[in-house]
Amino acid sequence: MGVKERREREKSETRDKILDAARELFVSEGYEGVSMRRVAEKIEYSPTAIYVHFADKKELFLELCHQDYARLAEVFQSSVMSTDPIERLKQIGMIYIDFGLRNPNHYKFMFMTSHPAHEMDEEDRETRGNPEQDAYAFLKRAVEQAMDAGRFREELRDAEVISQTLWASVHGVISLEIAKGCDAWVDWRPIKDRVAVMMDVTFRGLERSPQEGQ
Amino acid sequence: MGVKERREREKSETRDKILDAARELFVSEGYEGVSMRRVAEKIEYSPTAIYVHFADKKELFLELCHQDYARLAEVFQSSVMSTDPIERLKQIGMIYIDFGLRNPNHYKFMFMTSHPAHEMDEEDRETRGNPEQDAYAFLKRAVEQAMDAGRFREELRDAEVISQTLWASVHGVISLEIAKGCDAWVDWRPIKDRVAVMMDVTFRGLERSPQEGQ
DNA sequence: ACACTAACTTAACAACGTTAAGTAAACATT
DNA sequence: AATGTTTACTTAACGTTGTTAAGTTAGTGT
Repeated sequence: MGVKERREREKSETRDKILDAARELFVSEGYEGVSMRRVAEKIEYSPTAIYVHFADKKELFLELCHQDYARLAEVFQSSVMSTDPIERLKQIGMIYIDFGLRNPNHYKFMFMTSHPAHEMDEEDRETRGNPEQDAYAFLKRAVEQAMDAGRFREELRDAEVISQTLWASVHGVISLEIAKGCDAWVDWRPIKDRVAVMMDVTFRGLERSPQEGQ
Repeated sequence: MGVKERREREKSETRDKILDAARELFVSEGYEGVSMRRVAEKIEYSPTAIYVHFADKKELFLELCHQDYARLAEVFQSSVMSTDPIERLKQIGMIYIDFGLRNPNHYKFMFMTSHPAHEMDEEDRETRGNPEQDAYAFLKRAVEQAMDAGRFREELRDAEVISQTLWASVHGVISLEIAKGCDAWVDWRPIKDRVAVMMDVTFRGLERSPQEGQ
């Protein structure tokens, strides 16, 4: 038949146009700053045309962030080169920080806002836990490798809680910077310094000290 | 004269009524969930009456958070009892975490959202840096005490960057919990555990180890 | 030739933050 | 005592928002 396929392709093309327009606005204006009407205007469609492709505003921007989340995992995959497991974790941390500081609006929407009642579809179930598509899973695997290599203190036996602590460390620095970095109330040290100290402190707190045998 | 004073008192009474109504709604619905009209309805005034007392929605809720920020400093002041500087810091951390988890909507608005262009008025300038009213200043003073007592590693010489790192640690755990704690994507460990590990890791990373002389 | 599907438009709804204009009562001034 | 001024508040309205209901219109299947 082929005609059905063409129609589907055409539909997903306008879907992509919507996503691209939304992304561009979103990057500079953030979620609250972008209206459905402006997205529509940008691609010269009527505002309601978007609702053919996405249930509502949230779903549209959630799709955007879903893409970024997968891209982050890809960057992990392709950039984390070191064979030393602790070095790998540090690289993951730095890439994550770089992502957050470069894409503050995406970061805000992805990790600083709740999106309740987003039940998982089939695609999600495939993605989840897969280190190639799921950035958290990538982190967790690296934590497990470091743990297997006996690099963490003995008491720290749960890869999940270590991953979540590492995540919280970098997230703490980034999200404070994004939300309050321009606030003159606090005499902020340069973000680079805060990142460096946080990384140093966290890994010192996690790692088995050299003299302890494994 | 006295009449001027009475009028001022009356005005600040309705101002407080507005603040109380706003607080109650805000606690359960969050910033985006509360409208000026609902606040007005609650105190049986017209929506525009609020604008006599506050410039806009943001200023109203900023005032609310300003109150909470001062209250947090008071709780620090009255509850942090330990004489050991590291213990004091740990207590500060726990109180802060408790505050965030108990008041997620206030926490979101205070520390997970930007409020740009809020220039400081006279009252702000009094408050800032005063440990009795400024929670960050309280933290920083405790950090300085621990530093003076030689409790941190030698390399860590800047009280500001240590304060900011400590803040980021607890903020990381709390804000991830608030934003993503209900997200089934991650197999979250109990928040109590995550807090405990974060505190443990951070202080281990910061403290001078016992055998090192001061 | 005719019915159907589905992507898209037009028009409209209710709710939002906010402003302009008016009211009415308390106060100050002559 | 009469007049003007201040001020806390109301009514009405504006422009914008996300979203829905009701068309329209073109291409497809029969």
